[in-house]
Amino acid sequence: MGHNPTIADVAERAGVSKGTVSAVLNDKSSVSDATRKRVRDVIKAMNYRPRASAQHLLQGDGDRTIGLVIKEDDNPYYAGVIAGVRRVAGPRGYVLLVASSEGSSEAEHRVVEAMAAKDVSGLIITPALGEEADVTHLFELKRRNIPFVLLERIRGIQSHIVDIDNVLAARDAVGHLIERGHSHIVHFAGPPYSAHSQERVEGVRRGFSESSLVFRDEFIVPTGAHMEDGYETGLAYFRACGADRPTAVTCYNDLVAIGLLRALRELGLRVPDDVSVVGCDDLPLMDYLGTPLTSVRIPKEEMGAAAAEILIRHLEAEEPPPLEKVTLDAEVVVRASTTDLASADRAA
Amino acid sequence: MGHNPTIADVAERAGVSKGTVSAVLNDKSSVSDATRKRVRDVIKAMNYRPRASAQHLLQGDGDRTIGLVIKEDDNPYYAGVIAGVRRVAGPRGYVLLVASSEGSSEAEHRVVEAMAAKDVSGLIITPALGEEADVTHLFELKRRNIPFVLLERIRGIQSHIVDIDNVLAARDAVGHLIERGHSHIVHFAGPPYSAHSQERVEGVRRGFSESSLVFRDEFIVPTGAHMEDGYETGLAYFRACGADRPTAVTCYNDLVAIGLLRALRELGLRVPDDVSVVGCDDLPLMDYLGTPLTSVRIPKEEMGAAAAEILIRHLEAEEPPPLEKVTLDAEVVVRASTTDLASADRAA
DNA sequence: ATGAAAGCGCTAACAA
DNA sequence: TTGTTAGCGCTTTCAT
Repeated sequence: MGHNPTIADVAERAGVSKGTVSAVLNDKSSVSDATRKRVRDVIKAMNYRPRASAQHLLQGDGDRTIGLVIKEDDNPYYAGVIAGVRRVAGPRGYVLLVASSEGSSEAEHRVVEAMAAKDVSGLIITPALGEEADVTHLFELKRRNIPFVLLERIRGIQSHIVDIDNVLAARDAVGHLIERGHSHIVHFAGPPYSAHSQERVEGVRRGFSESSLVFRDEFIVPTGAHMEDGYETGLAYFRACGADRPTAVTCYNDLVAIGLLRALRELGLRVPDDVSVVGCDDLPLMDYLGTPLTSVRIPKEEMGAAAAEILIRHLEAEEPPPLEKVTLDAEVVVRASTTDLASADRAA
Repeated sequence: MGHNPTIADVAERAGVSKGTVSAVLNDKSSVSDATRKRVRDVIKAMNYRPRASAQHLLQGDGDRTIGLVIKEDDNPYYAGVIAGVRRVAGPRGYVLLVASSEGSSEAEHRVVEAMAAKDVSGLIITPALGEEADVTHLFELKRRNIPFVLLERIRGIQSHIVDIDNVLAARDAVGHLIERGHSHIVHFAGPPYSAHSQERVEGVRRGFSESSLVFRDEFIVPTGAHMEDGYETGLAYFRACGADRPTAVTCYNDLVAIGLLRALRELGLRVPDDVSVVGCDDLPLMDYLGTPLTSVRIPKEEMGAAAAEILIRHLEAEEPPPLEKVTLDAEVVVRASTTDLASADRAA
């Protein structure tokens, strides 16, 4: 048969009424053992499964759910954000559902639609930057009056936003290096699907322009967001650059930095003696590495928490509250992977 | 007012019929601009939001969703499992929704209920071991005929299962050490909410019993599943043990091992010279550490993929297929964190 | 362009 | 114990 069996199909086949089947389904005591068994058998035989969406339509209120859309399952960065969301959403009785777009705008579209179809109360989204800037699903959410908070600024869409100042973050990273006497600095840039990535590149530019150093396009090395990316790009780059080797690298994120660290190690270059490395995100892991990594601290938990606060406030408001824009600050956390070139010279 | 506004409320307030409101909602062209505007205004004013569950009840078929319940958001182990699930579920048109129980049986209950209420097609669950062995939600799933696959064996419940042989895994880890001449080995054990944890302890026992060494209860050191746990326990343990220091530690998982590594580093103990360390899971990260970590490879992706295969097969079968039990193998991956005691002696 | 009515799959209230 | 009826919030004919 074509479609899935309904309660009516079961009722008919079992020779009882829909009401009786429903009673069986809900374990009511008012059904005779004989009927119950018969109905159960039919249910099993037909592989019948009640549609939760039709059951009572109970969800209307009893069901608080927040959908969170991230971009990479394997980046501990999101674990931080998730923890923040959970910290505020949990106590308020919201269940958290997470889905990843893996950086694909199209996948994001599907995932958001699915969550909307599932009737989540609201969404928190880290939007992927599509070539085609496909944000139709976001407009769809607005049309359907499903509240959402964005975790990255995206043009052409009005919404709640919680973001950090990536330009400043990257500028500070570069600034930190320049202060310590570095003049040959390159940036291992993130993936194109990330607004953060682009903003951080801009921040690097800014860092240069605020110093006496002159920026050159080659300082930006396209890399990615994963350890592998940092590793492979690192290997290739430092093999190729020969004598004209940079004294420092700022990375799109910590994962890339970890990859780069490995590449440098394998190439026999020492960190920070030969090359200083600074990451971004400040993952908990950073303190655990052999040479703890200097990184720009992104307030991941705070971001998640703030987003959840705003979303829930919106959800529970009688009328739609005004749009909120929150920008959190990043800050360089100095560890062992960056050295002061001046004092190093002095020492030598 | 008490309950959420319905389409009828909107219709009434706007002085039109439900049908018209519905038309506006769905952007039909058959509505006059004037009416449309009026309806839209009322919708906004009432903060009305259509219930997706009632809209067409369309989900019935068009909506393929797999819910995955994990136990720790911040453990890259699950990233592997997720990748495996996604690899097979994605191409088949299933959207993946992930939720974490954070090791709490009660939270797992809530999360599973929520997913069931959302009408996910099926579930893959890493069950938390509750004190009270609360598996009522799993029975609930069976009653409602919602297929699921377990990623950890759990007693008292019949279901599809994909698991690994943890006893063997831990035994091999210990065996590896014993082969290399270690005789004082301890195990940093995992959290009580994990069956894997208990099985691995059992495996350690087994490793001893298969050698000439005699096992003692103190060899099992309760630790946890996170880096912090490994770090703190490591610090405390190695500070306390004085001269009677173990030459090797097997860890519940890689995260714990990473924490332990840090502790040893801070205590001035060298790995593997002073202490050999072996982890478990074989996270991608292991290759990136300063001293790459010997670990027991758990086939994470394969587990996820196998679970997804079984689940989807069940979902798409006309009648319920027989229960499947898959057990995958683990295998020690030797890296730099374990040394051969015999040859070390020789060298000395 | 709009309204009235039927129907989606289910539960609940009431008879029988 | 069971069947019948109404109704949940929405969409979709079909008149008008």
